[in-house]
Amino acid sequence: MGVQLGPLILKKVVSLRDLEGKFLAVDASSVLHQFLSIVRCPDGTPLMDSHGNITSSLVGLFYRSSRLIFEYGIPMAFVFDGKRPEIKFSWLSEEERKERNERREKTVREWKEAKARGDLAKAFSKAVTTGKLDRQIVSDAKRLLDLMGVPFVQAPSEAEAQAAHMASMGDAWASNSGDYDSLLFGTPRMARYVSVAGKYRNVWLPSKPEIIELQKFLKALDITREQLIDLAILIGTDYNRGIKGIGPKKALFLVKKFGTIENMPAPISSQFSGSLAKIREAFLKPSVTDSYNIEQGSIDEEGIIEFLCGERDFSKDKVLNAIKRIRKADLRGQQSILKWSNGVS
DNA sequence: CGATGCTA
DNA sequence: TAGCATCGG
Repeated sequence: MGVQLGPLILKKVVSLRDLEGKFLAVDASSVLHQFLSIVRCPDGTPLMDSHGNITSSLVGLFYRSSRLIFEYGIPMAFVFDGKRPEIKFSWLSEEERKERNERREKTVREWKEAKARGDLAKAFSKAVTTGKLDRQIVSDAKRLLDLMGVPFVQAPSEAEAQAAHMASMGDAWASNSGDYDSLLFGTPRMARYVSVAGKYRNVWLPSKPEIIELQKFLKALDITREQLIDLAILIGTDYNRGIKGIGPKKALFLVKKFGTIENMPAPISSQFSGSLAKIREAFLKPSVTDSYNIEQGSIDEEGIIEFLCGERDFSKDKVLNAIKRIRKADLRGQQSILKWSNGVS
């Protein structure tokens, strides 16, 4: 989900080459979800091994992270979600939860129906929203990262909060997620669209990563981080229901005019009935840890082949090819990682 | 999404 | 070999 700050965002479009040596703390679920939705057969079926384990996310993770880390020299650590904060989606009514479940089941039915009558385009478009990250997908991803020597961090709670913390501590140059929530968690800098290629108007072009700097963004809007959080609360976040009829533009106007939600006219300020402190705290003081290791380890080539080809039915030719590319680029990658750890970036 | 194959 | 099509698991 995530907060809808799109129309207000101040971003800088860069190229992958500009990210060389810049350590990224990556929100793993954001990345895995993306692969799970898009890497599918034309009829919308996800890629699977012969035992029915979903491999869409593994395919994406393997080819993308190996290229970004070793060929583009962008060091990264993947951050995994821990315990869901109690407040997250706690504001949804039973009825709304039921509606959400029913809508999801309906989409699955529509996918199956479209598939059955051979309407591939419809089937694919329905399928993309049905993916769910289960235990198996997450543990497979962690296992692959381990084999690639790519560090991962287990967040105590929200991965985005942990990634933001790592960037605040200076251990990462930026956090990387698709959601703007990272800004609410106080990441000083975030990157979006860090991929090898992207589709624009049906054609594939080299990806255009976007960088958002929190301080510049706040300065452009002329508000504080606390006000940005109030602005988000008005629009709606994972931690609270937004106010009907208030979008990014109106929310910005209100925050600038009244400063805080408490100072806004009663029809607005009364909507939150004493829950404001908790919502704000969830963004301002999220549960994070300082014990993490973000050293790039060594690559277990045999292990990768045994896992991907032996257990998950990947083609050996393709995996060997990727490993060959990694080997060729490894020196450059190691230099970039060294460059980061020496503080040159 | 990213890799590879096919075509001109 | 660039540009488009389609596999992949």
